[in-house]
Amino acid sequence: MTKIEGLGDWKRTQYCGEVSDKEIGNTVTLMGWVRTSRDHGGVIFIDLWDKTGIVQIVFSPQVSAEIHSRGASLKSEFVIAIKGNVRPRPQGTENTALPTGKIEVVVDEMKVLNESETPPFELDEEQIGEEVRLKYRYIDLRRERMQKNLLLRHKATQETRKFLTEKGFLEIETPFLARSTPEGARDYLIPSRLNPYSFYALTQSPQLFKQLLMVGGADKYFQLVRCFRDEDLRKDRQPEFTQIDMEMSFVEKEDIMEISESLMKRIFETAGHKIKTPFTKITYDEAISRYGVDKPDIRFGLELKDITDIAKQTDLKIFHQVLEKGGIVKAINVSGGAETLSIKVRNDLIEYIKGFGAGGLAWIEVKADSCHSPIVKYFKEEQLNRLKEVLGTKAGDLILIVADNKQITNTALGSLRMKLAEDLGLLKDVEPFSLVWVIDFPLLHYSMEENKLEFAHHPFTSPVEEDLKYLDSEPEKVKSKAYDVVLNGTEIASGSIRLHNRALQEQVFKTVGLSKEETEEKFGFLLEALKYGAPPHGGIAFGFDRLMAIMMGEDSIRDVIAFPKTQKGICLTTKAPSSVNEKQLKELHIKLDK
RNA sequence: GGGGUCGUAGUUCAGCUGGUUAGAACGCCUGCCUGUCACGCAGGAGGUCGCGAGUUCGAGCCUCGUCGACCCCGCCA
Repeated sequence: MTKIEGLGDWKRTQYCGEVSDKEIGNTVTLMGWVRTSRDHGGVIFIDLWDKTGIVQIVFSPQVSAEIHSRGASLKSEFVIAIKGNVRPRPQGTENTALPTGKIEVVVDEMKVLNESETPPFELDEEQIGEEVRLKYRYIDLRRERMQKNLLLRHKATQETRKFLTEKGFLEIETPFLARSTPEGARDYLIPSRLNPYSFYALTQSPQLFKQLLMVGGADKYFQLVRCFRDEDLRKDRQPEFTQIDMEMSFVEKEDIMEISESLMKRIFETAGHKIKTPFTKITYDEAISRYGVDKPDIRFGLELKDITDIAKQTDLKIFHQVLEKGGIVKAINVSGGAETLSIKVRNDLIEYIKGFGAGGLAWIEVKADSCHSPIVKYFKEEQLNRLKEVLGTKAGDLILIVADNKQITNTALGSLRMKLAEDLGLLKDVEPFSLVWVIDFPLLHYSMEENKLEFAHHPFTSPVEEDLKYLDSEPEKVKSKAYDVVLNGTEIASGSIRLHNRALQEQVFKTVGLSKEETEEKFGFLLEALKYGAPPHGGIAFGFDRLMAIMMGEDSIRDVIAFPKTQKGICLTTKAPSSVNEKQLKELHIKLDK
């Protein structure tokens, strides 16, 4: 049995990764974890690890037989403290791969502070299944990748606080336990013990509170804040996630954009990355038209082209069926695709596209002086020529065509575009980080399922003044003062100039069919606040986890969160959520329906 | 709510057309080794093939169900 000892009067003199040749000759006290040991029978080398790195410590029989044999008994991830002498490594045994590779520490005394079971996975192994990693997250966190991610995340949060403070922002906390509001995502509900049959909702975002702070004269607010949404999860969506939330008074959207760009610049600098500012701006309409999505990755081509006019003139029945229902036909041109995309791959793409509700995907191979495709016989020479012209094809290209209603066509082809970029390696030689503003969003959009108008952004977004005249007649034509930041095809921020005029806010509510009574019941407190000197204001919120993940080259936000949840919302480390006992339920007046 | 991929030793994986005793690497254990840093050498232990049914003379492999992880659609103002 290993004897476990207390620290006693031992004090750490420096971190493992900080021992350098400046300390040669000094006695140091180090503490950390046993990473790997190399036992040569005589001399024993151990890599001692802490968050700063690794230093080689040496157990030599020349010091004493006792310390040598105690060194031999150490196992992986034991926690130890050592006192020893720093000396240069013998000539020829330096390790240039290690920052501390010029020196080593000869152990004179050691305390074993704690033992460890053999870890369930190797800490220097890259490819470990996520399930095991999350179950033993505290061990996973000792690995270099997670250490790096957490450190960078820390630096980014600190830089954010520093930067916004310099700019005159106040960090103000807002409640998590809040009122459930009808719009938006599903709420996480918290029963109130003191108020039987009533529930709080965990905030989906501090949206309303930050607006109230503006009415309260805060002028410039920010918060690194947790948000909660009870929706299905993805690799970039966790039930609780972090936003950099900001709001400013007496500003227009250009002011928000400018401060956002500066903030992004500073954050990327913490990771040693330079980004281009100002960001490229693209309107919502243009994004949909050229990329099919409102979060375009503009680092590569493969742009969507509307070929509805050409399709109209062909004899292809499917096209005409789609057109009669008011649909559209769009296409992309895959350079060299006739060769690189086999028939089998094309069939896979068809399956992929069907996942978005599209009926199918047609293809046309472009040859030097002809076109090859099952549907080419329905095209006249002139139509094929126009098609080639619109898409800018050359011999060996492959045209991919989707015909469906506007939304499905754009979404399907836009997603296909991203998939092809990935599959064909189009993202290899592009700039690593491309930030884009998407602007001029519509204020409202029509929901087919709900059969009514809905808010495209959120209910407090200000319409563009010039479009107010359409609010009653053609509400879908009204543009809003909303803006998104898109990073490499992922939405990382969203914001808007808000409505601060009560009458206009009420008019907007009316447009989506909310009655005065309903709005009073649901948002009465905000409408009330707008009565009392609400300044013009606007803001933005950055999805901090997404930003961090992309900046660190991680595929999932789970890898930039210390304790993330699985796709079913389970914490594998703590086994939350769990059942609770009868007493707890009774206090909350809850009966389970099981 | 729906579609898909995966689940075999502690870990990462292989396991052919259903056929003898389920393999490899790393890790782990024992021994040897005084300059390694992916130390080396010799030996060894380690398996509910996620779980449950079914088909079959026989199932890691086929079928159905179920559980879990992941990816996607819907959803996420």
